[in-house]
Amino acid sequence: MTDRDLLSTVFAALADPTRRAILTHLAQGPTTVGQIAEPFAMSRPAISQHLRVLEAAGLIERTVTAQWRTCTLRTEPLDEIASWVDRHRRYWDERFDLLEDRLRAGRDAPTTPRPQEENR
Amino acid sequence: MTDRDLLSTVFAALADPTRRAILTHLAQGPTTVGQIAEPFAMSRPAISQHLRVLEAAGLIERTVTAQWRTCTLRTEPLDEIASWVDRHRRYWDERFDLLEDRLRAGRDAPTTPRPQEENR
DNA sequence: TCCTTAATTAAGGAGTCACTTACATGACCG
DNA sequence: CGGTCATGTAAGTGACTCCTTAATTAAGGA
Repeated sequence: MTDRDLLSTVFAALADPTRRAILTHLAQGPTTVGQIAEPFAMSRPAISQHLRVLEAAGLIERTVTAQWRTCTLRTEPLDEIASWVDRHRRYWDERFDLLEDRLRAGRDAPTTPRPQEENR
Repeated sequence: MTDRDLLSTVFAALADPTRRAILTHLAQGPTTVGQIAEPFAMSRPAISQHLRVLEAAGLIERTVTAQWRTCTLRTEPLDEIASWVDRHRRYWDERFDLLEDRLRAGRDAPTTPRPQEENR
């Protein structure tokens, strides 16, 4: 999918260990592409492409100073990720409380499938 | 990459809107594959494959009851995601405090690249 | 002006991903 | 036992990902 929603783009950007390592490095402060590339056994263009993915996801910002491109971490997308994840962890807890309530009320467990509601 | 680390696998699993929708649905309680598939304009095998990805990432668990496969949400991988994300949000805050300290101390901003340290 | 440094763009290849249709498995039900 | 329901497996396809090398842009210094 070339034209993805923001959340998918950010998750996909974070799904690569090289890109996560770049972000970890960047968390210590803005640096140039050369300094980012140094620890990796990978060509510069490869790093450039990773940076483009990170930029497209809004996870970094690039500013041009003479021939150097300074990359700076942006955390807003991480907030969105955290929000989605927390929301789903909470849903589960609520569900679990609900299940406990029902068990306490003596109804049968909702884990049993109700197949007749299918296929409509 | 066929043999990925856990974090990459989970992020990749979450990078698809269909799979996130499945998890959202599953947050309301365990259900069968048929019920999961119902809202999607997509073939059953496609859903099966998404479920396999989610299972490989540890985000769901499948139990067999007669001819029904009941899928249950597992939140442990979400905890790992949240941990990584929070760690990086915090790093940034610390970095920012550091930057402010330096600015207050009158040194020049560390945003300026130091290219001579490159290329060793 | 020429060379070096910093980085990007271009083009291509191997592998993976997200689907599809067709077929297989396996449980229940008349 | 045969049919149907719930799901999975197989095989194929187009698009995308991650990397490569080669060429390009663009700034600064001798």
